[in-house]
Amino acid sequence: MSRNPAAREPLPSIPLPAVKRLSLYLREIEELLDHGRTTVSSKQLGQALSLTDAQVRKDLGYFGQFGQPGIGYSVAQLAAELRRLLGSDQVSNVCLVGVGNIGRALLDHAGFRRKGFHLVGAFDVSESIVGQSVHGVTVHPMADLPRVVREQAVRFGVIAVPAPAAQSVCDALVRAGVSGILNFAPKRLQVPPHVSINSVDLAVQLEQLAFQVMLAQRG
Amino acid sequence: MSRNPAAREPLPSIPLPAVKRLSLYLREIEELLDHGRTTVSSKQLGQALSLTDAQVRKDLGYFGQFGQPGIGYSVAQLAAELRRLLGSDQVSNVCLVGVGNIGRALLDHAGFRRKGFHLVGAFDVSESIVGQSVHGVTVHPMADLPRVVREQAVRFGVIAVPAPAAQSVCDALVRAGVSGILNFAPKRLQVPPHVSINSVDLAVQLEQLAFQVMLAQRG
DNA sequence: ATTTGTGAAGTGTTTCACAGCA
DNA sequence: TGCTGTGAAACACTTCACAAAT
Repeated sequence: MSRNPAAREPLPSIPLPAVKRLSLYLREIEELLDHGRTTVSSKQLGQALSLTDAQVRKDLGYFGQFGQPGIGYSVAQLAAELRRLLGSDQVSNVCLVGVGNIGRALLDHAGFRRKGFHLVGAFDVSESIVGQSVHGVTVHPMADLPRVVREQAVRFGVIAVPAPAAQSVCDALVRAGVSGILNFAPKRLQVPPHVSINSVDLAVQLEQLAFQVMLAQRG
Repeated sequence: MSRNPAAREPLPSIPLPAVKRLSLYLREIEELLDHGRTTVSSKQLGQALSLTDAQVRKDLGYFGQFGQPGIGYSVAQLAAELRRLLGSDQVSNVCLVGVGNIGRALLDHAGFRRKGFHLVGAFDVSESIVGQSVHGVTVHPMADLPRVVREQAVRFGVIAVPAPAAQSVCDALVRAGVSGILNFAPKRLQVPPHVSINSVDLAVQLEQLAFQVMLAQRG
């Protein structure tokens, strides 16, 4: 039924920007859900996210037909569909490498748990911190990484170490068998094709903001 | 001279993705500079950033003609040009609102200072932390925001408060007169057109990574 | 009347391919 | 030869606009 080319989900290659917006739709939908809203139109969703209504319909259309003409989208149904698509309806185990300032903040970040990520272990090279429990998570020596990843079925690794150490930590996570890496070190990392990576450079974010301001004022 | 359409910089509207890559070019170039490299080709730069050589040349071409045929780009010259373009050759003052886990990490983040950002003040609603000095930065009550922004010529505000408080903090920063806002709260913020904004949702980053992994494994 | 879902059109970005220079 | 700078072509993404559904 319908003109889906295959039984399983997203064969017709979906624009990457659309994929990235999916999380933002879910974030907005969950807020509507908390506020007791039952339906929402593409126009309203678009306004909340600074997108056009057509964009919202196209994006959601890549993943299924969730709306009702004349009515809009059911908030509850859309929340469920997006959670299923994004996998946040099931818990994934995550480990952290680097228990410095950023690492510590991430260990206590409520948003991770809310989205189905469970931080099951932290790692650091500093002997003075190994063995401690930070925000309820035990800090292991780096040598334990393979064992913990195996025993706890860790799917994702978060890198929060200084730039010079980042690539070797990345390699260690890949060898240990994680499927994805979230990198906060200010360094481009090389990973094999079967591992996905997402990098966030905090200072670059500020720099890009400053440049946007400059363009807005001069340009 | 040359075919620049005007005396001042970037009139011919530059693709936003190109603008965002500029910081990444600078990060890479600075590493080459540290390693003593004197020249680099578009191909080499591209490989380091997972871009094509043509992309690198196009991007840099939007801002000037920095290369030499047959040779490549002078690392030192390109570093200087990029720093000038991005404004990291001059210091900008920044303030932080929200001294929780993430806020604390940002106050001690070396990357900001290195890129010419100077954190001159922090703000929080919690009376127990106001008046303290965290990583060398004084924590003020929210009421002092307008005065500090004015007296210290603060250009950028960083938001690291819980989502429900984010919009009102954002409004306060705009009223105080900042030009740009970097938002870490998991919430879409509305700003007037003369203010630029850049948002980073840490949990969304992990969620997007998880989705990429899923697409790579199924799709 | 309102709103979805979606081909077609329009816009934006990347890649190609090559002239020109070192 | 090796490499840049850049129009032209290719590709990707967004917006338009309207038939179909309620």
